[in-house]
Amino acid sequence: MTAPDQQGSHPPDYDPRAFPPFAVTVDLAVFTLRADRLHVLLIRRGQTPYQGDWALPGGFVRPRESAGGAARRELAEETGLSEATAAHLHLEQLATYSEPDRDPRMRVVSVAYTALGPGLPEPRGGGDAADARWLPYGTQGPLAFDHDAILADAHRRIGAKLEYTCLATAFCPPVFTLGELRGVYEAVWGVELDRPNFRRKVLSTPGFVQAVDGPPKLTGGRGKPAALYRAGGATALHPPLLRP
Amino acid sequence: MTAPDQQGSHPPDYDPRAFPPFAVTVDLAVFTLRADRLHVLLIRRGQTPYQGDWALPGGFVRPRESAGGAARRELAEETGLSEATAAHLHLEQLATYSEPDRDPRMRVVSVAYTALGPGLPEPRGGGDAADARWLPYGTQGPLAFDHDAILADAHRRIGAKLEYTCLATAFCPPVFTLGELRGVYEAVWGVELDRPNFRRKVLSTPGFVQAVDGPPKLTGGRGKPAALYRAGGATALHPPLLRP
DNA sequence: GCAAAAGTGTTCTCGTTACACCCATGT
DNA sequence: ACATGGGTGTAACGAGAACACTTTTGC
Repeated sequence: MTAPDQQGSHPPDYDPRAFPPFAVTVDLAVFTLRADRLHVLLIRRGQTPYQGDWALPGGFVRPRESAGGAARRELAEETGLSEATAAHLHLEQLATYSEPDRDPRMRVVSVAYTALGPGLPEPRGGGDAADARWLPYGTQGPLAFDHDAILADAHRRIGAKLEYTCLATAFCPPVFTLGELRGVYEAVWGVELDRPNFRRKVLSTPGFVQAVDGPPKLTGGRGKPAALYRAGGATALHPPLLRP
Repeated sequence: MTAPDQQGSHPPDYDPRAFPPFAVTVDLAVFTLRADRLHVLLIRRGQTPYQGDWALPGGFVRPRESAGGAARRELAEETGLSEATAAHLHLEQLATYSEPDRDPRMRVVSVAYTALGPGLPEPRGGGDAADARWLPYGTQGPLAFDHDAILADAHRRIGAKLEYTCLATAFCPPVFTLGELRGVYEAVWGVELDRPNFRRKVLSTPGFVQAVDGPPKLTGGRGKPAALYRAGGATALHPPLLRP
């Protein structure tokens, strides 16, 4: 139940002091692809505890705001992206972290979110962070609080969802090539995929991608120009695209 | 970050009144199999709001307790099971629900958990609930608060995890037959599976189940006695066991 | 004997894999 | 010319689906 009635008896008019108060925050694991590598957005802490350490961006949930709303707001604030751009990023709830001593100052329960976007710009230190930067995933040292565990959970979740959902398109711009889409899988999974087979698999899954009608082509550097696609309407992959 | 430093400036010694206080609760979607049907544990509310309506069991997270700890404690209290029995139930975090008005009385953020167990006994109204009962999943009317959404999310999550994890064994007693295991899939998915193919699939997945050495056999009613198995060490299914 | 559930075998089909090969572009 | 990446073709393999059939129990 929600706000259960303690010990089965209390006055019908609720007393707000009868429950233990918590601070509720959101933490963001924001991923993007830069130069074919998976990057994470991290900020450097300006205050104790963990002063000078890297941490995930995040912030308090406001009194009249849902956790998801707070996550989207912080996403815009701390990445320095326009509200419009941040509104397009894929955002999904990861898990909630609530160990009593995860923050030495006070009791904080944090709802972690994962955000994905294509080639996001360098963050401008918009929020309270002393420094904000994209770091290649795996190169970051130990993070503040329990953020190492959160980040590892986020990466695991993304890798798993690539298998059985269309999540990969969230890493791509509105129009993309199959090579870019394959690059998402390769960067997140850290493996190489067979190009012809990947192509067939994607095209044979109804609704995964949708060919852009006017068949203009484009080059990623050199090589044959590639056909362009847009994300399809599907959300799940049946059958899944399993990791090698 | 965790407990971020608001607007980048405040005294180093933290003021606990500087953050908006929330109540944090856990809600439990507890599933079991009774007579080959999926059942959910529901309680009838004794107080307003939603007095007399069915709701998910749950309760407050205590000041020095993690959400997972609170979930396990409430599981034991509200199901009337012994602490030892409740400790064996599979418990995993589902998601966190935080819409500002989900509880009309106050601001409550609830971390929802899913619990699974084999043929659990009839609940004894151990906690604060006016009534607690197993209801066949799908037969319950509208629940209090946002519990319909939580329950639907829990069912969807379980159905999905059956595909690519060994979760089904959590619905079975320590030793079980392949017929019982198949019954889990059929009850949760609401479909019939081909017995021979199911058997081959399960036995060919290393670590899913483990034959009980002394080959005693047992009957589920009438029919040929079935071989017994125990849950294996594996946690993931590669390749997955996809829904028809 | 009959119903019911366990267990074995077989065939067909479809998806995946591992290649070889051609195409179009930049340097 | 050659390197690079896009795109097509194909044969072999393996997992899953569908279904027939035998075995062992209770009634």
